[in-house]
Amino acid sequence: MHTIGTLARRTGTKVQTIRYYEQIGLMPEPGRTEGGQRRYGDVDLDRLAFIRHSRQLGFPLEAIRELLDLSDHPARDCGAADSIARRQLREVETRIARLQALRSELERMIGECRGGTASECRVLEVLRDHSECLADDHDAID
Amino acid sequence: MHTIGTLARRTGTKVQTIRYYEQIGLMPEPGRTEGGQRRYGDVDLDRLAFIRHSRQLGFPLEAIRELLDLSDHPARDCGAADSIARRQLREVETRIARLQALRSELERMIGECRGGTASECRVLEVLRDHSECLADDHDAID
DNA sequence: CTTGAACCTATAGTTGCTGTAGCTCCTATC
DNA sequence: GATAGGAGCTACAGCAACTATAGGTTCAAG
Ligand SMILES: [Zn+2]
Ligand SMILES: [Zn+2]
Ligand SMILES: [Zn+2]
Ligand SMILES: [Zn+2]
Repeated sequence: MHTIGTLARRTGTKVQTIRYYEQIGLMPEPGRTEGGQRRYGDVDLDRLAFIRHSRQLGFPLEAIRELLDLSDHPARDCGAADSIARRQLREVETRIARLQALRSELERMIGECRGGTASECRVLEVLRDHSECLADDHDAID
Repeated sequence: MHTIGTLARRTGTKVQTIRYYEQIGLMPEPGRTEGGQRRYGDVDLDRLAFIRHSRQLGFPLEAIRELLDLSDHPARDCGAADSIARRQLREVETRIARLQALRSELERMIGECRGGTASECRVLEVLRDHSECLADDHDAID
């Protein structure tokens, strides 16, 4: 039996985060001591580790919910798991592409600035006027 | 004189977002009609465009606040603007590196799965056990 | 003068936590 | 058995940067 603090330490999670996962139904309601403190089993530890590892790979909680559900039903087809992972990969790829575009714009505007006053600053000029950019769009924010 | 809707349309911003910027002091309180509706001038349009463009380049609102302040004081030294931009560039580079690491892990786990049941799924196995990963850490989440 | 699109305020919800206040409990030491 | 203090408890506020909704008012065209 583990306390919530032990689970936290063993998985690198904050205690409040574990309670939050319980609140949103990602972690089960564990047993309690007479005094009302949570006590977890090894199954819970594994589940939390699964959640945390999935988060580290960038999966949103809703995706993790589905992945846990599949993991809880070993006889089901894994197609759903794979498609969630592929969706996540596409998401990551999109974000990389967008960030790479931002990186070049930032590099360029920083590289062009020769210092001096704010009125001469290329950084500020570019921010004022998107037509100074090479990209014709930097669509989605974040 | 422009309505809030015109500003929104011309800068690709939601009306509520403009009011939000006013609330947090990024946009000034504009004049109002007799009936209480906001009316903006061209200066306001430029300012909003500056904010939006900066957001598209990923600058957080607090950084934009400083950039606007510099832009409002043309005689100041532009060093601060440049260092904000360099900080943003470093941030973007960090995120790219992290996402590239995630991309390889995702590609690998997807590539290894041969289908079948959830119990045989490599995707789920990797999520259950980080030692299946090549990276020994995927530290920061998001 | 009427209609309806656009405006107004205020508040709650989003995602995934994190921090705080003000308690109570558990356990080690004496 | 008493006590101290680390760990646990609930409940709620806050973060970033919006977005959405409800329920009302104003503006401008016809
Ligand atoms: Zn400069
Ligand atoms: Zn641009
Ligand atoms: Zn699979
Ligand atoms: Zn891993």
